[in-house]
Amino acid sequence: MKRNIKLEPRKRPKQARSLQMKEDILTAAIRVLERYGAPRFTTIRVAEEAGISVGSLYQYFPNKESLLFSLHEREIRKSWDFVRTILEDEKWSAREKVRRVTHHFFEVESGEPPQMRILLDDVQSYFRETKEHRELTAEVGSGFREFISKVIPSRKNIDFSADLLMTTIESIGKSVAGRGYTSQEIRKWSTACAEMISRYLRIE
Amino acid sequence: MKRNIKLEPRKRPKQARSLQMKEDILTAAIRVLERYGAPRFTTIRVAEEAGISVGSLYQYFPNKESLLFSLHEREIRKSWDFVRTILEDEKWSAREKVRRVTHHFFEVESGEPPQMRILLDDVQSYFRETKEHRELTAEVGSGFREFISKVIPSRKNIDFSADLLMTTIESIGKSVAGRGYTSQEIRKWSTACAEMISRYLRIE
Amino acid sequence: MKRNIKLEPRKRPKQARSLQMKEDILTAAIRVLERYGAPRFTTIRVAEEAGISVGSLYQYFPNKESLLFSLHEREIRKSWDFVRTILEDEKWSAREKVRRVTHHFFEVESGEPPQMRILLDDVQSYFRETKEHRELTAEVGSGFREFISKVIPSRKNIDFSADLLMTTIESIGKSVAGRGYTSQEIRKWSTACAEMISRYLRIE
Amino acid sequence: MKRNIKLEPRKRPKQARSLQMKEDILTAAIRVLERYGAPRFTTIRVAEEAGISVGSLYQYFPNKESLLFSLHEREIRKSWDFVRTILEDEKWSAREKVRRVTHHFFEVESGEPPQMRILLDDVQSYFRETKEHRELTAEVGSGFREFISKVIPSRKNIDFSADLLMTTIESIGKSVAGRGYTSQEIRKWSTACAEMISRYLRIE
DNA sequence: AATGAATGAGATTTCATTCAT
DNA sequence: AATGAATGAAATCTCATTCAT
Repeated sequence: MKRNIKLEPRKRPKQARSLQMKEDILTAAIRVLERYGAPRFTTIRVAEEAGISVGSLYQYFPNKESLLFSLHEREIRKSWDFVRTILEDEKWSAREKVRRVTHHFFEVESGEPPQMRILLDDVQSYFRETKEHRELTAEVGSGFREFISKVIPSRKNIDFSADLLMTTIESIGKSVAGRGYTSQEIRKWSTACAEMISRYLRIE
Repeated sequence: MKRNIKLEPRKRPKQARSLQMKEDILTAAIRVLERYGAPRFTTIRVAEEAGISVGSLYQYFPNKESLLFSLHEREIRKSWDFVRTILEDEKWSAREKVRRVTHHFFEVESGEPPQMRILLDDVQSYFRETKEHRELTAEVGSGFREFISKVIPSRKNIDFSADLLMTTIESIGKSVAGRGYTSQEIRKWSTACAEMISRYLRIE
Repeated sequence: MKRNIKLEPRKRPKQARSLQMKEDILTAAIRVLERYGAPRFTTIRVAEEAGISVGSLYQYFPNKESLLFSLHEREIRKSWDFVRTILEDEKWSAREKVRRVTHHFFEVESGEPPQMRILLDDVQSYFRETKEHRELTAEVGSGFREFISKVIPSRKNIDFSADLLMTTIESIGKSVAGRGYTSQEIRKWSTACAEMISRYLRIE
Repeated sequence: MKRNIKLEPRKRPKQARSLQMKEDILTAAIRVLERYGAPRFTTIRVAEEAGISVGSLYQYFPNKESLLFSLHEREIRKSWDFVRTILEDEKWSAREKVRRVTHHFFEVESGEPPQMRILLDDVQSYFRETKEHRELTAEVGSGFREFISKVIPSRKNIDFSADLLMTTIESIGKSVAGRGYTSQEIRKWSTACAEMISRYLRIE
């Protein structure tokens, strides 16, 4: 007789379980956002959607802002993980990399519930000055700087160029995302945007 | 001696006072936004800041949304009035016009409380479909299209080019505005941005 | 040559003008009630409807309650004036008088905006104890008592019988009024009601 | 030994507590009505009177109207439950039943705060069209119709007769209730009223 | 650890009444 | 006398957060 055979570790370490719970809550948060919109994005609704009680939610996120912060962070990290794999992939030319990164960005932004940006902007001010946010930004920034430093000859202005590249892609992407374009139109915009910034930075 | 001869139409004091009051309230609203931030932007605080009672505020703006709408409209109209004078001025080359418009935009955006965007995005949905808003947008758009159609040879893609020009300036401007740059840094960004879009659209 | 012959007094006494104004305001009040319903029955709206300013309205009625009181009083008096002419008319039998009074009541109640009763009930408590209200009630009551004392032989119970007659007609009338009946149905109810009370009081 | 066998359904304590809370709130609502009158019947006051916070009140009744609706429903149901037991009881003659029902009605109405009617009329429009209200009305109506069909010979006009019976009792009862009579006077009125309607409908 | 009822400050909006013009 | 802008208390309802169970 088989007993006590568990395919999963008998005791998932607490931290791992906690992380999984956090993930689940964040996923629920996004669904709430999509379904109810920013003004009705309440902690109780997120808890319900995640299938837990508000009290429990507050064990994982000490307040609403920390939930929003994590949401924001996760979105950035997800995007950045993708961007990094593209930038590091040797298979494509630099220009092709820019094109692909841009396209990805435009698509992700368009896919997100448009309410997301409002909500996240809403809390940006709170965490723009946190250590964690700076670290995240720094990581993304240094990735772009490394990329830039490899593909353009000029030694100077690397920081500015990287920043311009990121900013252009991200901000135009966000702006276009809110317009309800078809995916064909989105592609047109992302192509133009990638072309524009590549030419300006002489990325070949 | 001439008496009672008025070259100007007799200003109906009531209407004038009412308009002035509306202006004052909008100005107060911006101050509240700067001082308290979007989540604490409440009608009572705006009234206090304007030195009137809530009741009075509601005589000029029937609800919070209409206040936000007017705020938004005023900002756009102010910017657009300036942009138009630049685009129509024969004194400058096309490229110089782009440079100036871009610079103006970056400065205005930087001057505004960064919370503004959040708040305004919040109500955009309400007035994206109003006649007034469509008229305003159309006016701005056609101004840019006219400019573009004069300065680039290609007959096709005028609409897209004009849209790209506006979007690039506006969205990068907004993004940069939130960063607390010095006016020198802002100038560097606006110059780069103007250059980038001008080259791409072959505006000379 | 006839001159200065005026059918109206040259100078309407102030009191008369004031009374006319009061009438106009009350008429406006009823229109507001019909148009906006009880919860949006506001002093400003009544003033607007009467074509005067709120300030002026407050010169004729020192507060909202006094306006409602007058409204109530006028309605009662109007009804009572009609009822009296019927009760005093020698042309009909007692039973016919009851029938006519009842029918009139049911029709008037049905004709009134149904909101009226709510509003008026709302202030009844305020003026149930005023001298004026008691006088009015007494006048109506004594009219009915006089009628009753003529038509029923029994000397005792005149007060109670008169009260029962009035109450039955009025309260059933009000209840039926709120049901949206056709005028045919109303007639059926008023006939039954008149018959019922007449038989009970042995009014022939 | 039998264990865990329960003859009664396990009462879900939550639901029971919730129902009790609703009852408590309704009782508090009536007290507020008595003490403050209709125009000062506010959600906060009801919550205070019930010894809870506004927030809690809104967990049990999603808005003021639903509170009023429940108040109304409870009163009707309470009355109707009593009326039914009388109408169904074989112990009394039909005429005695009418007498008792009438008397009960007059007493209940007199016991209620007179403001109740105002408040409830105020929201009647909202729930006159709800399923629950129609069901309740239908139940009461069919009870009376059944009673009438048993006690009067004539096959026709049963619906109208039942309606007249109910309306007379209810509306005269309400009217008399507001007058601050002693219980002796109330009895006199209810007796007269019962007699009047019984004779008219030939209920023996 | 988990639950979710309870809290109550705070947001928007209305409206009777006043009073400077 | 007439006006109507201004007032601000008060009403309804929401929601982040706590804490007894």
